[in-house]
Amino acid sequence: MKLWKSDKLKYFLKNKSLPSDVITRYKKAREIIDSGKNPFATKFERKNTVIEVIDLYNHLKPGERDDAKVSICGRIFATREHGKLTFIDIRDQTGKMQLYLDKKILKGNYEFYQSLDIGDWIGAEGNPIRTERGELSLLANRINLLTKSLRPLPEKWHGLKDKEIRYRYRYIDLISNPRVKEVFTTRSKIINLIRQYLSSEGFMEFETPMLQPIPGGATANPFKTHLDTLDIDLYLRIAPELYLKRLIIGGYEKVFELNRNFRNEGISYRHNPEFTMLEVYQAFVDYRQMMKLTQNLILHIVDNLIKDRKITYQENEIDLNPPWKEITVLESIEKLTSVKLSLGMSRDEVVKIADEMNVDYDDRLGVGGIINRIFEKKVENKLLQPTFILEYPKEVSPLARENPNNPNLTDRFELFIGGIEIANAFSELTDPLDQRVRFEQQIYTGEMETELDEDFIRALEYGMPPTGGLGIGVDRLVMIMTDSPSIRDVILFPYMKAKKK
RNA sequence: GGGUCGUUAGCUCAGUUUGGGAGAGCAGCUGACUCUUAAUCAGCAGGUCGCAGGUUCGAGACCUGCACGACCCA
Repeated sequence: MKLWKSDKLKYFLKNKSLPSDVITRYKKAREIIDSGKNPFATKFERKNTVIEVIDLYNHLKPGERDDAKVSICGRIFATREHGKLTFIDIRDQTGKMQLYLDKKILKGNYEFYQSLDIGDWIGAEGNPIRTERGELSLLANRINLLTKSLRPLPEKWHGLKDKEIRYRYRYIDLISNPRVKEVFTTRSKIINLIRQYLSSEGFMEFETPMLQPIPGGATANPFKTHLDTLDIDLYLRIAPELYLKRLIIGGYEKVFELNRNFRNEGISYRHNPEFTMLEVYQAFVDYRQMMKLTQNLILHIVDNLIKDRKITYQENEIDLNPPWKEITVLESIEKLTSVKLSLGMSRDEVVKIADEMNVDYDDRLGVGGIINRIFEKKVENKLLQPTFILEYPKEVSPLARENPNNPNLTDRFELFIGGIEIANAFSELTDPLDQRVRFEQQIYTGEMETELDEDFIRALEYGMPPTGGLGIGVDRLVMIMTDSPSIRDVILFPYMKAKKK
């Protein structure tokens, strides 16, 4: 506390051009120190959470008081002074409780307690009481200031609306907007339910490299970084896929990884540079089994979380009751745009149709790639009800096994809900020679900018059993489950440009 | 990358139409009040109007550029 009594405080307050409210609070803290108290306490022996007090004493009738001593902690978020009475609302993680301060009871301490600010953390001890107006409260006989808050919180009624402040200073958002806290609580539960379900199905979770010499397992621009001690470039992973497959080759039969991927690409309502991905691999099964797993996993989450398989996403009713629709890429295009395409068409024919439909495409793309673009642009966001899309062109599926009946297709599906891609899965390609050619193709077309991953091919040469693989975009799943319009609403600290001073 | 909109007190927002005095509510400070809960009442204080330039006798407002954000498009 010496610091607070030194000139440091004076200089700080003078040179920082702080809002007047902040200066007032710094001075208050200083006065508290001068009076021999510590505005930054080390701990408080809490006997009860707010919800416990409510559960135990909710039976009290208006005006009735219990002699039991309870103590709770929390942050002050409203105060109402009323002469020789003061009402203080505090909140802990479990709920809110009103403190009832009576000058007759608190005597000399009343003024100090009354001077506490919105935002302060306190511990309070007293008796449960229901006020005459009917609110279960704590009739305080002692209050400890735990941490002095030196900045004012957003307005109590309108809350914090400015999205920039909400995302940049998420802690204020969490304090100010209860709904935001609910969303992230739900997110945490979803993560937990995913692990719980996969674990109960016999899957094991592993961590594979985030720093990779050759980024693979997806088509995306990687972030580049550098390992100083060896003076070599490394990449942040764009997917864990190639490493998890090595685990299958190594003899694990059911594996998964739930963690961050990094893609150096656009930022939008469904893209953040770092995002959370679930990848699952199971030996001896094909993509059909992955479909069942996907559906069961999502229903496990829904049934344990929302307990209603009919949900609303952005004003659209979505029915998650199985069976979920199955339709091929080409069928879905025909159904939703009335344009009939086939992989047997010439590139010129497909190009002409894409141009007519106003769909842009990279010149390096072939028939399959352009058809996929048409699907992405014209179909995806219309797939509101849970829908498995099947029969993806081989050209856009470099890690998926070729369909035995049609060499232009792969045994792959994607799941869409609410118009957003949630899952992507396929029967994994196990043929090392085929995999080599596919990688070469990707490098040749410029789709993949790094070298061929010889080490992965070598692993395949040792033999990977037939395997089903699945990826789920966890942030997007959380968006659907929490009716959030943007990925920024389900990522606690979404990427924001640094503000220039 | 393009388009549209936004940035005014700690927070939520007026003020921009038609250029001239920077405002309200909440929060803060002072005072009154023994059942309030968006408490109430009286008073006070709080501003680099995002930043930089320009037009003008005069700019929060008009013009240009930039920063950050939101939404849409790519």
